[in-house]
Amino acid sequence: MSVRYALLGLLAEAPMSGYDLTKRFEHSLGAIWPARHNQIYMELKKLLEAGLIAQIEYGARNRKLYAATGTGTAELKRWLMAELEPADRALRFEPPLRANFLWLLEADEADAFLAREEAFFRARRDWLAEQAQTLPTEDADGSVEARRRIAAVGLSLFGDLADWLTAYRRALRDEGGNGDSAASVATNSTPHQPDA
Amino acid sequence: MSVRYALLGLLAEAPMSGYDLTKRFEHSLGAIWPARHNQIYMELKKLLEAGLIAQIEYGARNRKLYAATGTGTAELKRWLMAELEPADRALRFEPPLRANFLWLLEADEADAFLAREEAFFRARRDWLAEQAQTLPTEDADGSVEARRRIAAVGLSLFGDLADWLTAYRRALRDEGGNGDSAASVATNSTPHQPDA
DNA sequence: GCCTCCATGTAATTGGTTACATGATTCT
DNA sequence: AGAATCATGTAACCAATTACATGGAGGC
Repeated sequence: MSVRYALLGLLAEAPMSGYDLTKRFEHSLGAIWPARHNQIYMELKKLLEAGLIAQIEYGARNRKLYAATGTGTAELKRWLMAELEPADRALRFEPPLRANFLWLLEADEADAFLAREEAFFRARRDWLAEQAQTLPTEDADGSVEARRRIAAVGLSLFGDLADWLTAYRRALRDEGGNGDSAASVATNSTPHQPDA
Repeated sequence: MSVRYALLGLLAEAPMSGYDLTKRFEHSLGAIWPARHNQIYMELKKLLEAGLIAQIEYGARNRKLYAATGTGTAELKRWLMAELEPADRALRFEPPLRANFLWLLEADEADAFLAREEAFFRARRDWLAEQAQTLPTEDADGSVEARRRIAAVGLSLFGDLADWLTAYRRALRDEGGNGDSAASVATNSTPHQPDA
């Protein structure tokens, strides 16, 4: 469902092809809501059938340009305002779920696992920061600004995750000697500084 | 998939019923990976058939107590260490996805939307903090500690989301008068302080 | 001629949600 | 006696992933 409306939103902003949309997901949106090319093409088909978007051009290499119709834009607005309480917003974060079961592993295995996860999310955060810096400064329609905001939230979420993993790791290390050390890592002890 | 392993992990910790597992999701795990009772019962059936868990008791009111088998625990370990690169960890965050299309709405509508979302996530964060405080101080098997860690990461992720929404809201307000204000909200200007 | 990137799709399967359905026990 | 909570499930549907599949255009 969300992918459907995400596509509609992007097409309300500017006409694009399935390929362009796929790239948009890869470079910014995907950080908070991933989608692959095949799902995108399938949803485009449905949106087209429902009259929420229209194909406005057929270019070289089979390229098909789509844009949101009036009905489509109206439907998107309706969705934004009326559909679902905030309580029902989809949220999924697998890394902490996995980390939750590390007590099953040997200390060194658990540490290696956490180190790997942490490095990845830290790198991902930096990648997003980079992406944001390479965005154009011109912003005719506000779409660049939107991407910047996605980058901003991605930055803080990935940063937090990485920090949490660091804290988890330290806690496991400190725990090593004694059997009980509950409550020692209830909070994130090295918060990342939001960039100044 | 993740739900399957989450259940296996909880049952490796201590024997529980489907009902107990459902409660665990409602009170802590659900913050990062939601699951409803029917999905839980379905996955339990599959785990049972696969020999990864076993029913160890049949109590009053049809209560069925399950525990992870040796094979189950081994499989969980394998999953933790071998399955999937960190890059493939499932991550989904719907709120920023919605916020991304606010430019379609009137200024007051957009503000109302953001205010509603922000209030919800702030409340959710506080609720998690409360939950964490009511956890027992005794922790025989480490499961309380695990719940505390989930609360910790939930706290920072929900806090960040709420802060991001605040920043978004302020940016839209500041923008009101002039047409362009790109780059003004690239970063989160009011980071929540991780509790001391 | 070969590789890479552009560009689009289908089919089968799994994961997850919504709606429906029911019975036992405890509390008031 | 009625309500709340405990407790477990099925069926239908929708969302998402994985695997499979193809062709055009431009650069080397």
